[in-house]
Amino acid sequence: MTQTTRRPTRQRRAVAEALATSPEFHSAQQLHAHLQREGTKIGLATVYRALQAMSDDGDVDVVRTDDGESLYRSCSTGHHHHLVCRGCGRAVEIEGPAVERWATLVSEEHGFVDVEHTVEIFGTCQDCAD
Amino acid sequence: MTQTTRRPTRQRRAVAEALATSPEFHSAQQLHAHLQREGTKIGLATVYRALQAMSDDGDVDVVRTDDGESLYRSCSTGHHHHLVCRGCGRAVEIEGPAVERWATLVSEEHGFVDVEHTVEIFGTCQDCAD
DNA sequence: GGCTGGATTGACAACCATTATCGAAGTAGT
DNA sequence: ACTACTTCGATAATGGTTGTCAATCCAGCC
Repeated sequence: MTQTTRRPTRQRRAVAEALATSPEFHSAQQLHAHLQREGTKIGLATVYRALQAMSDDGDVDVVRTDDGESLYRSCSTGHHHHLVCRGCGRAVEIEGPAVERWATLVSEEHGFVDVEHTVEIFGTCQDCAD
Repeated sequence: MTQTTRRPTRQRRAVAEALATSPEFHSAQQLHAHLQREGTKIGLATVYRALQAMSDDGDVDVVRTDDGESLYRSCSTGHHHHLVCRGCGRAVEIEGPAVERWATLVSEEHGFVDVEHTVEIFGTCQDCAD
């Protein structure tokens, strides 16, 4: 991947901070709008670049909605999945060692290598259920 | 939803047949190109419409790639997941009762209702690994 | 301080899968 | 054949995302 030097610029810090202060998933466009509102001068392309860089480094989780939009969320390191509320976007990080084992096992059984898996659970949380 | 009458036209049958004769995931564009090559006169928009209708009826499975493309595949009825090859698109239908139970359990624990989950495993199959 | 080269930015255009539009054509039921 | 309605398809529009490239910033060095 030719890990070039990555400079912590004002813009990148702004994006990282915006993500860090919210437990919900947000789109790149939402983040961009939010930052502009806060007075941060930053271009849309830069937001995308920052998010992609963070995603490559494993610092954020990415989820794709049904309509093809990418949503980002700050991520405590380590492999995990999400239980996401359709209503408010709130997400709970979940783990399932058994699922991990199962995925690996099934893949091997069929001779697949270099496997990745995605597990996302979507639902409506208690607050949004009323 | 107003389920209107759905007419089995030449075009819709062509799409359904093209899907039925292949165990792989294909994009709408691939299907369109393939049908044209076969001599079937069909518009791109129609392919999309047909796929969407079949998807609504639960006759095909849909998977979204990392770059936001939708892939379609004929579907034996019932709930299941997929082990998909990144190289050739070949897919193996897999089941994991334990995963289903786990998903339900986790959702309930956090008070989520009306839950759905997606589990997809991507890898490289033996033939494509060389 | 001032130089210099590479990383970074941002305004804007390009991309591309998908969706909407709308007049034309097909199809069931009478 | 008539009619009412669905479906088709060429094309334009949509919209999130990525590419372009000149201007700008920054770190290290003189």
